[in-house]
Amino acid sequence: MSQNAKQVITRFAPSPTGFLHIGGARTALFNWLFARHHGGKFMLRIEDTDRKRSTQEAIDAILDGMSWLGLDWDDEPIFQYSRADRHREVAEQLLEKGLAYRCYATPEELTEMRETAKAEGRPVGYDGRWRDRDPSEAPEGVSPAIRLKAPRDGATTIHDHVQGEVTVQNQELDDMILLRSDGSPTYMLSVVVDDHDMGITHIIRGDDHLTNAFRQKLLYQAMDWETPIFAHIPLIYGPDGKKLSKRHGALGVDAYRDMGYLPDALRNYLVRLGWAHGDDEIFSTEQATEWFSIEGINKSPARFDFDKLANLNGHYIRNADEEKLAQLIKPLIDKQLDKSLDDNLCQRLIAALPSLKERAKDINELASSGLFYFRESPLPFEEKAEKLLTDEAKGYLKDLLQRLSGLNNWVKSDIHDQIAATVADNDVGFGKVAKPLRAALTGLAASPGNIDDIMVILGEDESKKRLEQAIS
RNA sequence: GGCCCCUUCGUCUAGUGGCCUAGGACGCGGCCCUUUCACGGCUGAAACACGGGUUCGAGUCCCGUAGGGGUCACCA
Repeated sequence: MSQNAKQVITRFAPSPTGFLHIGGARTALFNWLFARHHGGKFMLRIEDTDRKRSTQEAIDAILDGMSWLGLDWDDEPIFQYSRADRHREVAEQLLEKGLAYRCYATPEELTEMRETAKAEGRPVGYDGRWRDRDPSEAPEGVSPAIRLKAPRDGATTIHDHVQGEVTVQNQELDDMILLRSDGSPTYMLSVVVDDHDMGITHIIRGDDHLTNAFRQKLLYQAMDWETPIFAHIPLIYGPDGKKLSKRHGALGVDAYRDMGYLPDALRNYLVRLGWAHGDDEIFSTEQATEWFSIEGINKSPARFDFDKLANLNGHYIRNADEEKLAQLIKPLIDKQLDKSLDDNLCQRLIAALPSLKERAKDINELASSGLFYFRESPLPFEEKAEKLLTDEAKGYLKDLLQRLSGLNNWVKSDIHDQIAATVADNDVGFGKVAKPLRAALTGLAASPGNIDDIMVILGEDESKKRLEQAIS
């Protein structure tokens, strides 16, 4: 456990400017796992201070995405914008303590400053021109921004639990803005104040925030607040090693749901991306919670691999409960067939699922693969299947149909015996009968399931009906 | 460009100075199972970026080089 007895509190702090993308989902997952591992709290903070880009739809999408992944948060979500007054209050305190100052530099001045600094190869930050000026020099009618008076020499080091000890010279850090000239707090200020007020003990976030951490640490120090533990995790890259693009999977988790991935599979995949527990590949959320540690997170970035996700998904589908799967795919089947499966067909679906789920890599595939069970005859035939129904084959099927009508019980063993008898009496290989039989029953040359199982699932009437139609 | 970070099979990774003839998983090849398609089992090819050190001994420690990434806003 940790050094002190303090309860672990983590947070996930998305900006509601879009869906919950896959990288954010992993960050949330790590925070969630860490909190649950320590029996602590996992909080949600919506960083909606960018009023123009924040939308209610995005908030809903993020909440939905997290719920779908099974990431439950403690307490009510905190909306950052609603805390602006408190942020301003902290800025004022800093001003009073002499640790912040008013800056009257104009935007034009600042860009010019950056350009010359860049041209001269110096750090491009703010040069501190209002840092020590007397307030009486303030120009008329210009409302100032408030900047932190950051230390100019020395160095700041972060003891990051993923990145290790990282040090940066303070001269690389400029006096960041706390309050804009319109009085609105900046992200840098809001984050620190909120994390402190929420009692966050561990900040686990993408390593694109690493450089922010130095500035934020300066703020914690200025306020004399305890700095939380940082853990900056590497971002996920695309299969080409470049930043994850939409084409490569930088999609919302809802897109993964629509692609037919199970939340368990995605969760399992996401944890293993950049984190490992020995050779374990497939594990439950309970195990992940038990095993998870920040120290186990790799420093190097990981690429997103759809093949591995698909493999994992196949595993979770095979192990999923049939009732649950049926619920997921019924709407998909209804849509594709443009009808609603009745009770009878729903029963058929449940019966078919054990063999269907052995083969599918995703939910959409699962639904499509079983479509033939529910189509109205006459079945649409694919070309390969059509070709299997030669006159010779039809003869075997006619023979089989006759034998089948003598059956008292429509059970697998008896059906199998009749197929075997047909094969034997006609003195042909098994495939000579089985292949056209499959084609007749499914309209396909290849389909999931043993042929006798398919007949049992289809039922006596439907099986015979399809056979008769194929023969004629 | 400045600063910071990263670098083990194609990909995700195990590995914390001798257990490494570098292990597992996905993907790929072969074989087996088989009533198609899958599942499954067995098996094969496949990596310590490069160059210097340190050490009796380096994938593991240090330095450099190369490549990759992040970040440098009155955005978050």
